[in-house]
Amino acid sequence: MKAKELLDNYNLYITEGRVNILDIFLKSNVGLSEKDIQDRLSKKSDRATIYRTLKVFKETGIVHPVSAEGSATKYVLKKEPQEHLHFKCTKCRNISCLADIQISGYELPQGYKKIESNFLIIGICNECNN
Amino acid sequence: MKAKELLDNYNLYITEGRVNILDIFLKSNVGLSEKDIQDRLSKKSDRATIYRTLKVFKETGIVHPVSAEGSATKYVLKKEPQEHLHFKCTKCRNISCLADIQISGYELPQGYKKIESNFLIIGICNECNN
DNA sequence: TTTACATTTGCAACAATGTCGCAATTATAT
DNA sequence: ATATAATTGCGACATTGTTGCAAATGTAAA
Repeated sequence: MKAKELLDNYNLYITEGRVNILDIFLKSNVGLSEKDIQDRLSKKSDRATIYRTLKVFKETGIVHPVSAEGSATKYVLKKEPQEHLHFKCTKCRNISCLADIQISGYELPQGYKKIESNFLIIGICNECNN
Repeated sequence: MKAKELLDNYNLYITEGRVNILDIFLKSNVGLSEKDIQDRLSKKSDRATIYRTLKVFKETGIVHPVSAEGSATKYVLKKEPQEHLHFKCTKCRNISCLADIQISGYELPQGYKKIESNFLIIGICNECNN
């Protein structure tokens, strides 16, 4: 039910495709690209549709993009609005949210205005580290 | 002379193309993509060559990539090894280094190991802000 | 400075990703 | 149940990433 509610909250048409994709996000704890989603969809859908769904989700703020060097843009469900870290593992290549880690104490130079941020740490994640 | 010295220091073949590209980086204070470089090259060169040059520069550590949502990967000369911010302006679309701003005071969860980081702030830069 | 060898370049191709118009299909509000 | 608004699937094409290979160029050694 969660997915439908969410779509409704964001005033989006509730379609089978969107529900399925949102369900995948709700179950995943790593960032997903268009292809990642296609792979996890039991009922395949069109590339352009996934692309546009992701675009809509991004524009409404359901997810946010985490651009990662070396692969297609990944998206994660937007959690708290606070600034937090994303972690990309060089072994398993997953990108995840380190939502509990916050960044603080920096100030932009005169004249700069922040709209949003994207902090990415690249390294070995706890699961691959051993 | 700077460019040749640099290439030499990194033990790379000193070719006209590499010197020209490195010169462009040395003169630029914003991140550059393959296309950005092509545009600034007085003597055009092959896309694949620029691509591979960028790859070599990245591998040797002369530059580092700053992946930016919505455009091709941009590269900036690698400065100090310290962690610092990159700023992407939504108006002029330039990406630049805020080398004097450092990030500190965060700790990764147990088991995570950092290799490198990529901190990007998106907003309006000082030149577009008025 | 010429030769022999190592590397890089340009070209051609192709894969992956991003993007859009349009007609057919599906959701919503009435 | 219908009219209307929005989404989907398809086809196409643009951009970016990537590689093999032969020709051209850089380097080191003679």
